Amino acid sequence: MVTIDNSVPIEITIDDLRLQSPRKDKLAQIFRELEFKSLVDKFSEHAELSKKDYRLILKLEELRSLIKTIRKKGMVCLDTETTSKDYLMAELVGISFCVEPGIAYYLPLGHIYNGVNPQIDIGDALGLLKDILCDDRVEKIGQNIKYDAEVLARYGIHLKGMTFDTMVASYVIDPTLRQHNLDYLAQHYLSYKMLSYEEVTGHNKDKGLGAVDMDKAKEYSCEDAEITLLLKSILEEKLKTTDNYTLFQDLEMRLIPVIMDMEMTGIRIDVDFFKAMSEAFADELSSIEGRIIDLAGEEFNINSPQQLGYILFEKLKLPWKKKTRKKTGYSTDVEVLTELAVQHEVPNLLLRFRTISKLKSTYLDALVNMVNPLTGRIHTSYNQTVTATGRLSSSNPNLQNIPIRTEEGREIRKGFIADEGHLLLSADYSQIELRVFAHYSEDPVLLQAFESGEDIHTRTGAEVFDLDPRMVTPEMRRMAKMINFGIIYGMGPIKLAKELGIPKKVAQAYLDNYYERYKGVKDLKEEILSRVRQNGYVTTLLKRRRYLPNINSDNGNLRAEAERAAINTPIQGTAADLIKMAMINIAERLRRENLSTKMLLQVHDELVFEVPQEELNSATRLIKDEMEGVYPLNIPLKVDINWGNNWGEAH
DNA sequence: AGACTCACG
DNA sequence: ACGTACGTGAGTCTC
Repeated sequence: MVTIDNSVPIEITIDDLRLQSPRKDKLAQIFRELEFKSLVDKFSEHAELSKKDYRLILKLEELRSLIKTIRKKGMVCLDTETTSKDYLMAELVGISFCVEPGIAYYLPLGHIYNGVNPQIDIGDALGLLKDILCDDRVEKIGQNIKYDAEVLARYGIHLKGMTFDTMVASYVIDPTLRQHNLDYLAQHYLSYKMLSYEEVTGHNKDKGLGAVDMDKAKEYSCEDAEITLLLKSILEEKLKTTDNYTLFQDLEMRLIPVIMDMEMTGIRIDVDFFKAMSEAFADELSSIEGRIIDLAGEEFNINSPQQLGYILFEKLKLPWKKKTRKKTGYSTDVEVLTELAVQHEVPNLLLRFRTISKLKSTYLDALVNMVNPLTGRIHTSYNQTVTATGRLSSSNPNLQNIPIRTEEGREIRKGFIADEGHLLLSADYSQIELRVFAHYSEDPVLLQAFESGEDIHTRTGAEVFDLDPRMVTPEMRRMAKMINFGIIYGMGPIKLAKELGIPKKVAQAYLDNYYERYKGVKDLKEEILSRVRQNGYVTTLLKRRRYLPNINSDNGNLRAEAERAAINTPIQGTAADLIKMAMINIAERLRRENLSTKMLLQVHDELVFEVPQEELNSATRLIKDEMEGVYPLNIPLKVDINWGNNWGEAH
């Protein structure tokens, strides 16, 4: 039942709406959320927010007194206001502080408008604040505190004692919550609607908070700090009830400064190399384009899937294989084009065009534009609160999807270079997900294969095709590799048949063979599924949770999706737990042993370092030991290390 | 803003 | 009848 306003309740059952299954499930979910929300609205209390004793700090004396209060409390919730969301460009506009609900302080530092009150000089203010900000005995609480710490670091303030990030806490409690931003969390956990940025800045939106009257900015900023503090106590309790406090405190919070250093260090690229490669690609693209348009007999935009569909399937009358996902047109993806390439030259040229065009625009041109003028390096952002499984993600630019699978793509990695006197070192976990899988399954054949250092795909080939490992051909190994990954992802016989180009029945036989030989795998899958059906969530090695509300859905498709995610998440998520732990330990040891080696990148199962040449031996040993020994499992973890002058050579 | 395509683990 | 393997981010086109 859904009630709108306080008027007559309208009773609608979902079945009245005659919707298709997937939509029906989605709607059911929205209905559940609405009902839940109205309950929260009814019962939640937020009396403390009505006090709103927010004070401006304009005099040195006031700041000194605030600092005393903070030191006495040993804790402060803070929020910086800046001119940009990008920490590399952001300039400080002000900082708000809150040590107890109801009272907060706003320290304006960069407000510029006609008739502005005199503010404390930013150098003087930071000089005084350093005492508490750089002291880890004073706990710092914040929402996405990595950002504040990065901005402050650019002002020479190295924030210490970051113990509670509400965004990260929310993510640990439920990684698939819609959003983890402050507005959403305030609404979700406190039923409180925050002042919006637009409301505060009004028509000055583009000029930023610095152009806003500081009394108004105070209301906005202090509210952020206060709400964050209120959220902290709620989230702290939740972390304990979900048995996730250790994961939060000892892993995710300790990872923040590590990630921060990686982002701020950045990685050097060879701009001239990228520019030259881009020009070569531009030439090739225009030549391919000319030939395609010649063969098509008319001008059209090759980058438009719509126009391309018309040319291929209506003008040239090539047989179309499938429609696009939303059925808005013909699919022209790589799978379709590869099939068509045997009977016509245009699809063949298109494949080449697509590859080159992708590499040029997404990597070569984009990366050159993202070199920071001050550092001369590329600085990515690692997001710690995005993925459903516990992995990091990388953006602006994404450095976790730099090409490697094709020859031209691999070339791009040569443009990521080490600084003078340094080498790039790459350390990657070998087969980490399969090893984690072996660990959980305790399957004797899998355990033995990893214990003895056998090639795991060859071993699987030997099992599935019932041969001596020495008789497994490269083709068989390729198929076995596909099966191994397919198992982790929950692939069915239809997809396997398609991928391997074999009849469905044969694919089914391979899978049957697999489960027959690896008994532990079948048991593990069943155990995971029975647990998730009961609990509604799956967990990783470090107790990270992922809820799967569709696991008992009436809709078969949604249920199957949830089941595959349930199988995959403990594997992918445990691998993520392990590498995060290793990152913390490596950073700690590099510092303790006074090495200048810098961790630069994380690519899910790989870490990239910039190593002074003379540290190569000690760094290699340290990194390998920490990664392989991060957490004893039922199988050994193996790390491959390579180095060179660039990322291409380090692979 | 959504759709399509494609880069990675 | 149709789709059918997990997890991401970005460039481009289209509306």
